[in-house]
This record gives sequence, structure tokens and C-alpha cells, in this order.
Amino acid sequence: MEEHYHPDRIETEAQTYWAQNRSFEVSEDPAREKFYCLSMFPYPSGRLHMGHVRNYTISDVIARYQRMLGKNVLHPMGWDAFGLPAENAAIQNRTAPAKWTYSNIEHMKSQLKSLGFGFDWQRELATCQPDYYRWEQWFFTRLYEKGLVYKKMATVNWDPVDQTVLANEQVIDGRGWRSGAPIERKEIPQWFIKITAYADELLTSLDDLTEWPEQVKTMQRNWIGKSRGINMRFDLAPGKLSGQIADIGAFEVYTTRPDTLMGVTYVSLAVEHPISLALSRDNPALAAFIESCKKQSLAEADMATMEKRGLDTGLKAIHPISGAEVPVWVANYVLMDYGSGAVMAVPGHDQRDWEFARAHDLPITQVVEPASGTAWDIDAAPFLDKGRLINSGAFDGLDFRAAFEAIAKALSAAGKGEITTNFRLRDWGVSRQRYWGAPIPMFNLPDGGEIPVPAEKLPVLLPEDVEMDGVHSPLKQDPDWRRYALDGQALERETDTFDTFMESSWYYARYTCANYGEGMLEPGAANYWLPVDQYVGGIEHAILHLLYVRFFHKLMRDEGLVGSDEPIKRLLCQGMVLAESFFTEDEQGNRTWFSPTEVDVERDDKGRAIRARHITTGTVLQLGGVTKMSKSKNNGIDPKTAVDHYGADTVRLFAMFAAPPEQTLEWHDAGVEGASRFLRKLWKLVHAHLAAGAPEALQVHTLSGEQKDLRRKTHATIAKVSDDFDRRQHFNTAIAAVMELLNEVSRHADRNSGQGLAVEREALQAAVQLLAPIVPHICHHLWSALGNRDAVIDARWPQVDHAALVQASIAMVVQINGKVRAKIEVAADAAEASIIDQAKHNPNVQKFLAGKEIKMCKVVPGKLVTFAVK
RNA sequence: GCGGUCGUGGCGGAAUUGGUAGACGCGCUGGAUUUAGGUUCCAGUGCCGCAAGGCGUGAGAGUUCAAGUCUCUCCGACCGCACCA
Repeated sequence: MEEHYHPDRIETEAQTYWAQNRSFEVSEDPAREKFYCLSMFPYPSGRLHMGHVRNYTISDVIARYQRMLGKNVLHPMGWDAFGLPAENAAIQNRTAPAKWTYSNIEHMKSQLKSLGFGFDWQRELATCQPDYYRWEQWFFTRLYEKGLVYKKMATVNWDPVDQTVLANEQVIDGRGWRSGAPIERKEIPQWFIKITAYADELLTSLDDLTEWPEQVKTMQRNWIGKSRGINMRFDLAPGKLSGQIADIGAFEVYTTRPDTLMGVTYVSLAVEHPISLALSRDNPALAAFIESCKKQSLAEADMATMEKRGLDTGLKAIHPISGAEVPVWVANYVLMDYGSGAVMAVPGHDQRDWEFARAHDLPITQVVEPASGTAWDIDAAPFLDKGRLINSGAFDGLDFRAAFEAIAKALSAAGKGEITTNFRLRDWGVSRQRYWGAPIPMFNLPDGGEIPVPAEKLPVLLPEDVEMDGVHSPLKQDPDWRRYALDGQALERETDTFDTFMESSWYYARYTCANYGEGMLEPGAANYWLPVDQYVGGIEHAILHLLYVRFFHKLMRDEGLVGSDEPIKRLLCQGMVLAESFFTEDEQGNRTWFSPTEVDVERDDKGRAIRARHITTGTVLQLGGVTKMSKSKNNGIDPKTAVDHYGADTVRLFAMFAAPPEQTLEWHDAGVEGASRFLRKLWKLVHAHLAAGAPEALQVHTLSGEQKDLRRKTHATIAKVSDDFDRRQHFNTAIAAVMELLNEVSRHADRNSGQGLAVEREALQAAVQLLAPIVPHICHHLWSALGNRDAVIDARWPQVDHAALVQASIAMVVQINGKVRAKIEVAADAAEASIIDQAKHNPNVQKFLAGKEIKMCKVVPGKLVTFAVK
């Protein structure tokens, strides 16, 4: 073997070997245990970023590890190819979205290969291919036939200048990103899938996902938001109601706090509520108010933080129990999409209502007091906890539970309300008014009705050879595409396309039979590989994507396409990739950001960064802190540059070593340098070992003390790394453990005896096997240099020799009043009494025990002896 | 605003079940080797202190023989919020 490590050469060599041997192409084999390892597929934006590198390194490490355990491992890759950026790029580069997308895919695929990821490229798919989206269209029509799809009016961001719908992302400070015009809300007909019909199952089956992070399950539970409350009716007080409003006559309100019902001092309606809209016709002030609310953002975060505004309609509603009249307001913070679009306001016991009542001089009544009976100043703050009812007539003195039931009973008896289960989850709006997506396979009828596209007419092809004008969807512009005659009937095609979450909700299943032409899924293959054993992706997908995937799986199950209830057994959410950022600021406060690759950082003698300068111009730069790699801060590190410089193994090693996968990862060139140094060290050790001659066969009983120590370290490392890979999925500590082992090997190099070489050989073989999933290229080379015939990818994961772990004596710590006062060496089989005795005889322990009375003494086996003295 | 996560040396992090805080790596300091080095090797490196020892895990309190870990209050940072993917 060569003396020096040349990553470029050995990486090409290993990648060629895998390609020639089709090492990662797999097929169904019922005789073998399968393992399906999946990472979230990328959007083909043009080039790989470090987030991708991290994501795919993690899944590659897990896939290669599982393969070494002997399993039949599926590790596929594809492209989430539809989406907004392609339309923008197409306009900018005067090309078609399809062309741009396919050329990006080609480039990114070669980047993935250069990193040595073991993907089964036979199964590659791109969601923009008709072979893929045709089945999604077919499935949607099946859902329609089952009554799980419907059309309704829903709100979008409308750019009045460009006359187009904008995504939330395209609305900046309330204005269209291209036109700069203030954005309005607009209601248009859109398609929805009834995810709420599965809300209960999506909630309860979270309990079966024992290998999902608790935080993700909690977020999903809260998102689904099941609650038990009361749905009740408020009648409008008769008076001078105009005809239309008199016809409506009443509205519904849902609450989870019926115990506070007697504290209602007003009610609020959403701006889009039918009563609000009807009233606004002959109430110019209300009409103006509603108009101004239409300029507000659609995003829930903005809704929640914006100024709470409202207007008294002059109408009164009748309290369903007391019969008192309360004013009816229209407020900008009431959501039409949640509940009934109307809320009862209890300023005494709700923060938002309290603030609103203060701002508008509405009465605040306390109807709950602390259970302890302590006085509460309701004018200083609302009382938000549950407690005991007061000022509530017949319900006084009841606690939350009793009040809930009693008030529910009273409402029910009066025919004004019932106990109801409610979900925060809303149905999934899948319509997008954009071109680069899968066409929604429906025909719209003039009367507002619809006909699904018949199966034999699918797919509805998206024309790829188009020109983008920057504003309108080519589908909507093309009258020929829209017109369609079915059985002599003139029809109009739906020109909206699917939300791209549709494609990403079932790609995992399609990988099992990516080339199947007869249907959405091939049942044999799908049921062999599914469910996914390990899914790896960003935490930002914790709610939406991962909820839609679960929903789609259940839909496919109910269509008879898959046999399991949940798509993903184990989930790993990796953290973001960060880097330092640097900028200069002009007098106006405008910042110019500089790439970390162009910056030289000066440090003091402690290593603290004191000043940053631009390498070529010498300009002093300000430190922008360590933040997420992004275009806006110009702090992205191109993976290609790093791979060209250090090799793929170094990049992979650093990505896995610098932090555990679920935490953020800070990219530092000095750290990458360290990873590279470690690989050179590994190479040198193997080289020096081989140069020292052939080892003897290992004879365990003849080993010296030092040789036994190294063997113990080898097997302790195998045990530690196996646990880190399998149970903990903390690869940074696994790597640290192998580093310790190699430090041990180089410190106690024992190459003069055949047994010394044999023990060293065992250590090095183990190190190479343990590192093979992480740095597969160098390990591929070293494994064969160590004389193994099969490639390391096909080697079996090393086994722990438990006999090697046995120790004659154990180091223990002696604590006195919680402080470490001595370290003692005790026989491994020593009895508790003799350990205590030995501890008491330690000189330093005697010093601290002298003249004191021992109150307590305890031995924690294998760890410590502790004394409490006085 | 709501939901979730996280705060440990100069830096990334380790401490897995309440039991030796700082593994491993980076950086820095000193030394050796080298031919010019993105070379290699050795020693040191939480803070205060000559030492004995004391202090130390965002802040404050509590439980315990023992708290980075458990409980409460507060502060700060990050992720998601339904049309970015």
C-alpha cells in the first residue's frame, strides 16, 4: 500500500468498484430481512447545499451500517421536482421550468455520486415526470369518488396589479414582491381533501410510533388539536333587524371553557362571517372596516401578533342561559376557518379578550376565582387558570369539571347547545394557481359542478414547452389546453395544479416499484419494503410534510394499496447547518455580506476572534455571528469546493463528528482540517502496521497486560460504537470512541512480537469496519490492504468478545459530602464491606473523616463510595 | 401570540439510568523534527490560587448524602404556524 493518503485516487477507485458491481441495486428477497432507509428527497434547486450533504450522509451511514448487519437495504433517491423556484428561474433565464429542472437534476445527481452515497439509482424518480404524477391524479379521482374531495371557496393572496395569486412567501410587508402593490385577500373556488375525516386516527396512532421523537409527536398532537367543548347558539336580539339578517337569526359559537360562560360580556364575529358580510351592505363604517381587514396577511403568525381591531355592529345577541343582551362585534382576529367563525368573549378569563375589552371599554366580569379562595384583582389581569365559579348564579361554587357538565346540561335542556369534539386541524387545500405542478384532473361545469377526468384519459399532461411571462400560468393563458370535449360534451379543464406536498406524500411508496407501469403501486414490492424503517430529514418538516405522509398512507391503505397503518417506523430529524457570517454596513445601515471563504479572522492568544478582514481588500468586517447558511447572509459553503479540496470522506466525517445529528452543525474549516488529519493518521497507522510484518494468529491466553488492555479497548469500542449507531444514533460519540482506540494503538505501538501485531491487527480491522459506514472510500481501500478478500461493504459488523472486557480491578471514586476526595483501585469482585474498608484507609479520606461522625455510607457498584459526615 | 426545542471551557461538543463535569476534536501556548509546507511528533490548556484547596454547566430558588441531569420562577436563542420546500 502507498505511504501517503490520496483521497481523490482512492475515492474514484471505490466509487468505480460500487458502480461496476452495482453494489446498491436491490430487489425484493423474502428470505432476507429488509431495511428501508429513506432520506427526504431534495428540491432540484441547482446545486447541493450542506444541508443535503448532512441529510444524506446520515442516511447513508445508517444504510451502510444496516447492510453490514446483513440486511437487504433499500436506500433510494429522487427529486421533488415541482415548485415555485423553477417558475422564477425560468423567467429569469428565459427558459422553460422543465428544462431548468432536468438540467439541475443532472448536475445534482453527479454531486451526490461524488460524495459516495450508496443510492439505488435504478429507482430514481422525479415528481414532474408523467409516469409519476399520473398515479397521483388517478388517486385523487378515486378520493373524489369516495367523497373525500370537495370544492369550496377559500382565501388567497391577490395581487391586484399583476392580477395573480401569490404564495405567502411572495408577499413582503403586505405587498406583492414583483408589483409592489398592496395585497388583498380574495376568495376563489379551490379543491380540498378531507384530512379532518382522519383526524382522530392521525391522533391516536401517534401512540404506535414508538420510535419517533417525542417532540415531533407532541407538535403533531397540538397541530391536530383535538378538544372537548360545547357548541352553542346565540340568537340575535329581535329589534330593527333587516330582512336578510333576521333570516339568519342566530350564530354558533364553540368554546372549551363553558365554565366561563356566565362571564361573557360580548361576542365577536370573523370578518368573513355571513352576518358581518350581510350587515356591511348598509353599514358603510363596517364595510370600510372589513375592507381594511382584507389587506391583512393570511399567515397565522401575523394574525396572532397584529394589532387586535374590532368594530361594534350595534347588534345584540341573547346570552343562551342568562338571556341578557350582549353586544356583537366584528374583529380581525377571529378565524373563519376554525370553529364557526364566531367566538364568545370572556374578558375576565382570557388574555386576548381582556386586552380587547380594555381597549374598547367593554365590561370585564369575574366568574372564576382561584380554588384556594385567594382574592384576584380582575382589573389588573385576567384570571386564566381553572378554579371555582362565582357570579354565575346557580353554578356558583362548582369547579371546572362540575361547571362544564352542569352548563352543558342546562344548554342542552334549553335546546341551545351540545357537547362537541372539535379539531384545530383544517381540511387540506391542494389547489395552487400555478403552472409548474401536476394538473388537477377535474373538469369544471358551467353550473359550478365538476366531473373527474376518467381513468383512461389520464394522465392530464402538463405541457413542458412553454414560455413564462412572469405573471400568469401558461395553463390559464392557453384556451386550447383548457377546452375539452368528453362524449360530445364541451368541458373546461381545471387549470390549477396540486400543492407539491401531494407529490412528497407518497414518493416513499413509489420507490418500492418506481418503474411499475400498471398501477400506482405494485402490491408485492410495496408490502415487502414498507413501512420505511428509517426516515431522515429536517425538523422543519415535523408537522406538515410528516402529517400529510401519514395521511396519504392511510388513504392508500383504505384503497387497498398498502397493508400497514403507518408509513414510517423510525424518524430522525437533523438540525440545520450553520456558518459564521461577516458584513460591512454603510451609513444608511445597509449591510453587505461576505463569504467566510473571503475572510481572514485574527484571534487573541486565547483563540477568541478579535477582528475579521477581507482577504484581498483588507477591509475590516463586522462579525455577524454563527447563523443558518443562507443566500441572504452569503455564508453558504459549497460542498463541491470542500469535496474537491479535502475529499468526500473528510466532508462526511466532519458532518458526522461536529455534532449529534439532531442538533445544529457549525461548519468550520479548522474542524474540517481536523477530520482530514484524523484520516491521514488512520492511513499512516495501517501503513506502519503492515510494514512491520505479518501478525501471528491471536492467542488470547498468552497476552501481556498491555496487550490485554488494547484488546479490552478494541472490544469496548465495538460495543460503544454499536450502541451509538443503533440505539442512540449519536455518530459523533461513535467517532470519538474510534479516535480513542486509535490514540491507544499509536501510543502503545507494539510491533516487535507476533502477538503484539495480532492484537494491533484486531484493533485496526475493527476501526476500519466501525468507520466504514461514515468514511466508506478510505475504508474500502484499507480493508483490502489489510488482506481481506471481500469488500468492506459486504463485511459483517464486528462482534464484541465479552471475555476481552473482563477486568481484574476497577477504579472507584470516594466522595465525602458530595465532593471527590480520593480515587481507589478495588478488586472487581470485592465485597461492599471491603470496598468501604479500603476507602476508609485511604490517607486523604482519613484526613477528611478525622474528628467527624459518619452519618451515612453508600457504595454505587463500579462507580463510587460516598460518605456523609458531620 | 400559540406550539416545540435548546442554553456546559476561547470554540464544536461529551457526561446514555440523579453518582468523578469538560471524553473526542478545534484553537491557543511552549518545545522537537523538517526542505519551502494546508507536514509530523511531544508537553500544557475551565477559572482563582505558590500550594492545600476553593469556585464552576444562562439567572434565581427548591428536593437530595449527591443535581448539567429532577421541580418551580425568570432571561435569552432557534424552529414551525397550513400557498417556500
